[in-house]
Amino acid sequence: MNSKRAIPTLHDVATTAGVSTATVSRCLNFPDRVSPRTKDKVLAAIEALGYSPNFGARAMAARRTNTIGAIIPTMENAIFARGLQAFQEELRLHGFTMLVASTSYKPEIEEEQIRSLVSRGADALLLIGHDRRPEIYDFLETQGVPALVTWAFDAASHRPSVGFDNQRAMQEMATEVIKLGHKKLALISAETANNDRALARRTGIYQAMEDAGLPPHDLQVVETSYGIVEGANAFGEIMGRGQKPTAVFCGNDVLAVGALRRAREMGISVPQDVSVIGFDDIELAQVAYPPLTTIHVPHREMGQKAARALSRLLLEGIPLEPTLLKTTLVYRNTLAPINF
Amino acid sequence: MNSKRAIPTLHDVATTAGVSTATVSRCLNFPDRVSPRTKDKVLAAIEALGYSPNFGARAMAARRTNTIGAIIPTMENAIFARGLQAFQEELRLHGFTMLVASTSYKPEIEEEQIRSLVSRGADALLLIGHDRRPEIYDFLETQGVPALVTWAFDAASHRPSVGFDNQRAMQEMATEVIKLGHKKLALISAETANNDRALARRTGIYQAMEDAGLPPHDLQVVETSYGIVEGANAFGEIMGRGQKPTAVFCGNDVLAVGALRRAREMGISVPQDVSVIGFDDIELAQVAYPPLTTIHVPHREMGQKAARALSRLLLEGIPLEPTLLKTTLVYRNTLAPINF
DNA sequence: TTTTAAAATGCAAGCCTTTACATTTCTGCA
DNA sequence: TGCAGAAATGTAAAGGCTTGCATTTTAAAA
Repeated sequence: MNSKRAIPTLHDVATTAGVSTATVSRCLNFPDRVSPRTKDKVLAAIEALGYSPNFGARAMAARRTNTIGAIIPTMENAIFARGLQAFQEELRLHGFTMLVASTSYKPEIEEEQIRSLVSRGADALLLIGHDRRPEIYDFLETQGVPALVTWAFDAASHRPSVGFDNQRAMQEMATEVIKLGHKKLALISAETANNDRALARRTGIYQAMEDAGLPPHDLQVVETSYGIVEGANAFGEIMGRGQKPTAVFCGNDVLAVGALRRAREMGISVPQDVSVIGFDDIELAQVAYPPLTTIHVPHREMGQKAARALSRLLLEGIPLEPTLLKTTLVYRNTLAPINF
Repeated sequence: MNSKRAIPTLHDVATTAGVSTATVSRCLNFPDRVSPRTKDKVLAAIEALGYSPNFGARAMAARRTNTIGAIIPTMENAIFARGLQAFQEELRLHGFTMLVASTSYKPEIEEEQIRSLVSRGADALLLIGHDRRPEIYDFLETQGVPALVTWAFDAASHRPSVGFDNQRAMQEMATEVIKLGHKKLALISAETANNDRALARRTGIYQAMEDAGLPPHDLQVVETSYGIVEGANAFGEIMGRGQKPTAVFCGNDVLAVGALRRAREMGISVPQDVSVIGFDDIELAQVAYPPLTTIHVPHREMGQKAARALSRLLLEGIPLEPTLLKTTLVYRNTLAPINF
């Protein structure tokens, strides 16, 4: 049977082309070090045999893979898509390939994915947020795999990161919201348990409240997992309680869109009856109705800078440097001053 | 330096545990074939050393990777996310890992990704749609990598697929739309050049028109790449022309949401002034305002069945079988009968 | 106990590529 | 034409793991 024919190897190509395996290898990796005539022969043989290099063997012999792993919480919504896209594009410019894995926001799965990507020979890793067991960082060190944290920035941490200040971003927004007269607030947050970003965002609101002299219990907090439906339910819960807030912060745009939807279903107008504020400024925020007031995160810039930092480290040995990016407040149509 | 210490290998583990490498290997791959006492020693050694198996070496020695590659057009929006998520979950149940790659709808990039995944040792591949050069199928055959096509179903093709009938789905919807009195139609389509699904969807509309005695030129077609902004622009273009349609079909929900947005900006009410119809029924469709009338595709079922088929093939040698899934029409608020 | 089969373990070959080093072939110049 | 040095090519080892087969240990049966 045709299908029983063995898969062609470098050796087969060499034999067919009448050269040594070393030459074929060089032909693939350093085309300039090979005479044009030889190159033609080799390429012809490769074509004829349908040869494809064995990545595993290659990785083992070369002791690197030109692959960088990215581990994100989820691919289900667009939150990480844009940044990752930019990351990948930039990586490609430097000759690296990206491998993605997702964790569903579960630390165990993240660990598993980290091991898996390391196992697969990732030359470096991109991780979201700082929060994880120290053993993991130890493991990465043992394995000699550098990791860059993104989507967060913590001046206190000695781990390098390319990100933004989640707390400050939220604090700025909260300060503005309070200035507009809002005193009763709510937050639909992601679970803060293993999520330093969610925690920082919440802290940002508390900080703004404190600065404005508002007592902390004027902020109702509901934690939920990310998702439109989850956002809707959380919003319903908040608005069904006794003390109704006039402004609802959301841990991200996806939750906010869910909130908007439920508001519509409940006959609550936004922003007349209640203001809704998102976080991230993904495409969804513009499409939402009404268009969502949110905090813009420079996703593309973040991905690009992360990729650049990692390439430089791997290619030129330039150490990773902490990089702080700026977020901006985007006013669209879901935030209004309070009516007296 | 700590970081200079060599990465631990199977051999190191064996030495530390005082057994042979074969035993360590078995400990990892067939825990049952090893005595409990030995297993404990080995696991302790692994833990102590921070050992992680080298995937490349493993793949080379075992001649399989338990990895299945999935190549999708884009990760930027949710179109493929749901199906892929289900695919991955099901795969995991059978002990396989998924590797994703995206192509930006470019055939060259798709080829590159196919080669890359094959190179990386994917035991099988999941591909979207049938349309690609025969050389690629030849290559896959040479390499002994089975491929399953999804998101499309073509009874005429001898390539196995798990998907739905794009043409028939769109035709059903178009028939309904025409029944509601719509005669002047438009379609915002993806580029049909390398996209059999987009082509089939368009054909479906033409077919419905023909059945209803409508001339083909009553359908205005605009091709564009997928994206909210692109959808908005296409809609603007269509509504800016002389002959305004009363119903606008969209190649997918993302384009439809873009259309909805532009309609709002142009002061055109949906569905009073014009009906808008999506395709896919992703979460976005429910969140859109007004909620989008669209065609529901059983994404999760598709992903799950594809995974199951591939696992069965790889694990038990059961050949892939063509599987046709059903789509359904979802009536929400963007389709209305024509006003006389 | 001894015997025998089963279970556990070890040995060593083989998987495919890269690369340091050795060797051969060119090239240009005296 | 001969030679030095550069360019091209070849040789062979190494890289980490799995697995068929051989050997040892263990458990069960006699």
